[in-house]
Amino acid sequence: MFDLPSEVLVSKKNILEHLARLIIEGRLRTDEIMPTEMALSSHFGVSRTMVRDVLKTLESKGFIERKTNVGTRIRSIHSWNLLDKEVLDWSCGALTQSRFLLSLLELRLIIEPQAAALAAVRANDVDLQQIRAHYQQMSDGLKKESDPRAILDTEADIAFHKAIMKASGNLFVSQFGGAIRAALHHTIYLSNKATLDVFKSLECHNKVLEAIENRHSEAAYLSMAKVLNNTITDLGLQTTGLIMLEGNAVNRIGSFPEALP
Amino acid sequence: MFDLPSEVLVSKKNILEHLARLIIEGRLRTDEIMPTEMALSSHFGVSRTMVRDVLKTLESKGFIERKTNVGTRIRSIHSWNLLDKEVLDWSCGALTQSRFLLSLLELRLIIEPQAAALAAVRANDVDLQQIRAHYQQMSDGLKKESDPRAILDTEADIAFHKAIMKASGNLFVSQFGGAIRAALHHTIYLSNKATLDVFKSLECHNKVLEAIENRHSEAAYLSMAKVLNNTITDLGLQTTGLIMLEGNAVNRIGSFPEALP
DNA sequence: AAAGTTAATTTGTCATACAAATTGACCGGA
DNA sequence: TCCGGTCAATTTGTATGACAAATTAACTTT
Repeated sequence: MFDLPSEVLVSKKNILEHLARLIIEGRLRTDEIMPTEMALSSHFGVSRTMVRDVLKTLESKGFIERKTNVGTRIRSIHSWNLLDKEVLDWSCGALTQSRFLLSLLELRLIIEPQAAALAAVRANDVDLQQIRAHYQQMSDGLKKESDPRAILDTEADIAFHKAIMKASGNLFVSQFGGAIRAALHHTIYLSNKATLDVFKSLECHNKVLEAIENRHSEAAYLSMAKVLNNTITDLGLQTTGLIMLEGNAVNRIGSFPEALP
Repeated sequence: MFDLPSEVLVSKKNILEHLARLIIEGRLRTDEIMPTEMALSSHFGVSRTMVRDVLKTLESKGFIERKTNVGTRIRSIHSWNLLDKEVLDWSCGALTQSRFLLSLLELRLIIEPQAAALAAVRANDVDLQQIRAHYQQMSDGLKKESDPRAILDTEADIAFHKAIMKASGNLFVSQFGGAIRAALHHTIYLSNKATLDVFKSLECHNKVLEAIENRHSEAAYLSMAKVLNNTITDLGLQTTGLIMLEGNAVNRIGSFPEALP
């Protein structure tokens, strides 16, 4: 069970990733006790120092808890640092399960429209310049391709959203860059099947940009919400329960699968 | 500069906290290079192993970056894991600076009303039971004290808010428990000067509870926003730029100090 | 049966040595 | 003068072996 796939070489990064996946995929279950450091050391053929280093990283991600003479115990998902960039990367398998991805998109729907609204009020000239530059990059990448099945420049897209969060002037809001990156990458990954209308998407991004430049925070809020809702519907998903400003309408109550364990 | 205060004993925890504070308080500035592991080791009189352990923790918090033959470089505040529980604890000094606290309260204002709205839709019986239990604990603690200057049971308050976030059924929303704890503790800390009306606060909490129990998500959203706005105004602060549902009104644009560096 | 004692196990810390990577100085030549 | 490469020094990264500290579990004594 702890064996590394034979094709990967034994290195710190690989061991870390391997153990992380075992936990994320549930092959190591909550409250289970992992082998001792010595056992892992000899199993992987590396020093105990390195094993401890890996375990310390897993600990910092909230995956495990260590106690003298007890061992390293797997912690429940509620303790995991889900917003950590690496954790999200390792969770890509789980992200294909729509409930996980939906939770992530829901978080974006909570944060980003507000971030856009704040940016409309607080962005300084440099912020505006950067947001526009990233939009331009998205737009340019799309014009070159005459292919109707063209796709948006993911990195530019991510940078656009991150720049807005930065322009919100709220230090804590900026912490979600990693979440956005993961969500977008897996949206792209899944959008092979989905029929993403990239030109509509680009137009929505443009509206966000203009709203922020015009210091119109409500419009910024609304258009950002539209951008995200487009993504959600394009993936065939549906969010319910959030209170969103839509004109004066409200996104109402609906059914939802019950919470994860 | 790296000297520990003479009264504290040399231990891993103390060294970690000491270095963290040096960074947070800006005594170690961005891009500055810290002493080598060897130097720190001999300075504190501990082994290099322990120093490396501490540095690894600081690295996981986003405080530093390590490179071979370059040393450990201090990273900018934008890389810090501000939502980490310990990071927030260490930042208590900075929290008294109102801009930092305001950012934190602003984040709560973004997340928690939506969490309450979601909880109204998705909470199961166990969730409801726990939320009510924590409210009860807050209420009981207040009844015993006939002192008009009574204060709310902080732990119960925190537990109440965390329970709601858990009931939101969104894994990512639950990640903000640490943020709430820090914000509340420092609100309490500052509220010696502020004139907190605890009975009004309790009543607002009650409205949140009832709204969730009655599955009324808009009411849950609005009353949670009220709870937080009370705190903000009690502290003599003011938020601007967020788009909040207030009946049908909107919290409009206003001035705000420009973003942190 | 209960309380205290001892032994075993596991993580935590220490000391030392060497490996790997990066920098910067030095040197040679066009 | 500038460019390129080589080499040495520095700093973090990994390995090894030993012991400390803490906690559990078994055992002994009352």
